Amino acid sequence: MNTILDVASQAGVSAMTVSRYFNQPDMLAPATHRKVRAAIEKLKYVPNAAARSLVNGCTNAIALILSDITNSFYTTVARGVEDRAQQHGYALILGNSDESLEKERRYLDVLISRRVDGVLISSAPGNDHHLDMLHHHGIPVVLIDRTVEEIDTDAVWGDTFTGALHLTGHLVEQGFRDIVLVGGWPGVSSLEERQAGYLRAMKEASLVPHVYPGRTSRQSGEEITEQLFEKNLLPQAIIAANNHVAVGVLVSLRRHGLRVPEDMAVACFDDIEIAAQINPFLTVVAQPAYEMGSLAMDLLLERMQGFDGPSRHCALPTKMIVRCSSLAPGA
Amino acid sequence: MNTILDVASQAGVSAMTVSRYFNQPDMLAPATHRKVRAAIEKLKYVPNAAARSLVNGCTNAIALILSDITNSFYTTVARGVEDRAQQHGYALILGNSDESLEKERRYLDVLISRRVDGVLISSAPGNDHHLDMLHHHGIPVVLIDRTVEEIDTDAVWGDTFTGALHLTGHLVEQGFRDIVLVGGWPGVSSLEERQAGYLRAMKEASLVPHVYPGRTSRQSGEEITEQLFEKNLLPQAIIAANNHVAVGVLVSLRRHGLRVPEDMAVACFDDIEIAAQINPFLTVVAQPAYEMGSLAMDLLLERMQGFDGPSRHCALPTKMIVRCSSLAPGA
DNA sequence: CTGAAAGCGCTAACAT
DNA sequence: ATGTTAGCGCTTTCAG
Repeated sequence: MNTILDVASQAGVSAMTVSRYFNQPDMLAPATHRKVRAAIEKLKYVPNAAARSLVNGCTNAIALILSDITNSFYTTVARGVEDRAQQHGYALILGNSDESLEKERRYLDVLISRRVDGVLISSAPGNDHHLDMLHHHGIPVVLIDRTVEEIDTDAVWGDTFTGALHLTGHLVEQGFRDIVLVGGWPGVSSLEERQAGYLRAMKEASLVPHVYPGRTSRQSGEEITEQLFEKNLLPQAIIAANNHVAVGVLVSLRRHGLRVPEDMAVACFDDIEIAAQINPFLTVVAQPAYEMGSLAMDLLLERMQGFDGPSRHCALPTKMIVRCSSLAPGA
Repeated sequence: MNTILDVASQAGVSAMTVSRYFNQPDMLAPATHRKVRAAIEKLKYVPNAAARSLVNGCTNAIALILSDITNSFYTTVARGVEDRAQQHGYALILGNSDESLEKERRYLDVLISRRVDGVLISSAPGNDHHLDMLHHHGIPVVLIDRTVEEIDTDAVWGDTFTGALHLTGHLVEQGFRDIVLVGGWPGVSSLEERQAGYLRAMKEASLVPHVYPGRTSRQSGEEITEQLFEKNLLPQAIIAANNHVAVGVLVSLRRHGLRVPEDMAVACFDDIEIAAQINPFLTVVAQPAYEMGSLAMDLLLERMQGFDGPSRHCALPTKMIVRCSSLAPGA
């Protein structure tokens, strides 16, 4: 592997001149520039980023930690982040934490070791103060989708509280009275907000709320719905805490031969765009996932460029998309 | 930011002893071990990976370049890669190339500069010989999903040729005679294979094939289908080159009021699992995406560990999943 | 078992 | 406009 010295001697100049070719090209005499250029091409030289970051203290790398890239919501967030990162010359390191604080902590350790310039994270429930480590090492952080108790830093999330208000209101309008919330996990701020919005709306409609907490997985949605069947607690409408939970609910309902929305109304948070394109069926509160990613990256960029103001909190507006699954049987 | 020297002086030992604490802990006397440990914790010291890689020549980072993480097929591939990478202590750098050779080339440059230990790539159509750069710099590469002409290296892909044979055969069995292939992009090996399988099956059935090439996007599928309407070339069955194309086809058909499969049969390559769970509708040839990712990572790991044998080519079996969209009207 | 010296590849700061 | 020196934080090598 060629080094800057190889290029220097090949071009008959000093290492500094080669370094300047990359960093301050205007400083070189045209003839020198050409000589260096020729040497670089001949040797196919590419500067070593590790050596560079060792001296200038930044790595031009950022990291995105989320629970599971496989959830289309996070996929889109990731795309928003990556596009912006790429535009600004940052490499993106990706990590799936699977809602495990333990895994998340291990990742953060690696990221600190790599001295990434910034971190975007949708943190697992609970607060270990493991995020403090980033702060201690001077690595800026932007929270995505979820805030974390006691952690005051930049954050971007979807205003699902309002979304929950609208969604619950919509179901009430459709004439449903027994509306339940499935999934929703204590400690995850975004889910707690959905729950709060649901509770508020139910109260305002003078209806009795029922929350069945669980993980945000398809499996969890399925299990909870199965239990509703077992315990004979089937409501008129189910709000799923996220898209995957909704899928589990639908799978369970289908297994029992219930039709949606004829026999049961269903709606959820987070759109599943591709499914909606194939068949506009599921009513959802959609979040602007791509914008969430790119905005979070923008906030991070500002921090990495030295912005030192108070932390910023951006609640992005959500959008309720009414499709078939939530309509009143008679509609 | 504390360095190894800070820890050393804090612990009253030399830097080498601290280094050994991390790299050859058994070599330290128990008492020394404890002293170092205390110093590290007190200072919250985390070794600098850049400095380390500068001397030992490896970064413990690998990269995954694919066209668009937003396609659920690639998302799942990425998850397979990341899980395996994580298990082996490698950080994963992610890049979306959007089928642009230019963007891909820029990424590779960055990766070479970062001296990643290996690259997994689903390369854009065309061969710039830009992949040669990786080889020149001694960075092992594993191709995912697509092979590249003239590039002889490890590769993992889905056997969609056989998949196309089966899928076309299935449609023929259902009684369709006018079956067309929509999408499929010259230069993308995986799509060429699908086309080859389709052509072979049509020939064997003594049917006349029709291929309408295009990009592998929803938009492309939509446009091509619109043209079929305009030119009055509507067939009895449409095979879409991938999942996104299929979505475009379905959108277009719906716009024109055609029902699937009553008025038109549709099938495609690559499953859309979440949509299938909501409503098992679309007949597909599914590829083992997660395994593709983890297997590719395994091959890469072997290379990074020094394996120097001839290049390995793994064609993973695909699975046809017959759902409603491809059934004969009378069925 | 522990330490000192040298160097990985690059650039900031100071010459010339 | 270009070169020299020193050092970024760590580990390899060789001594002790």
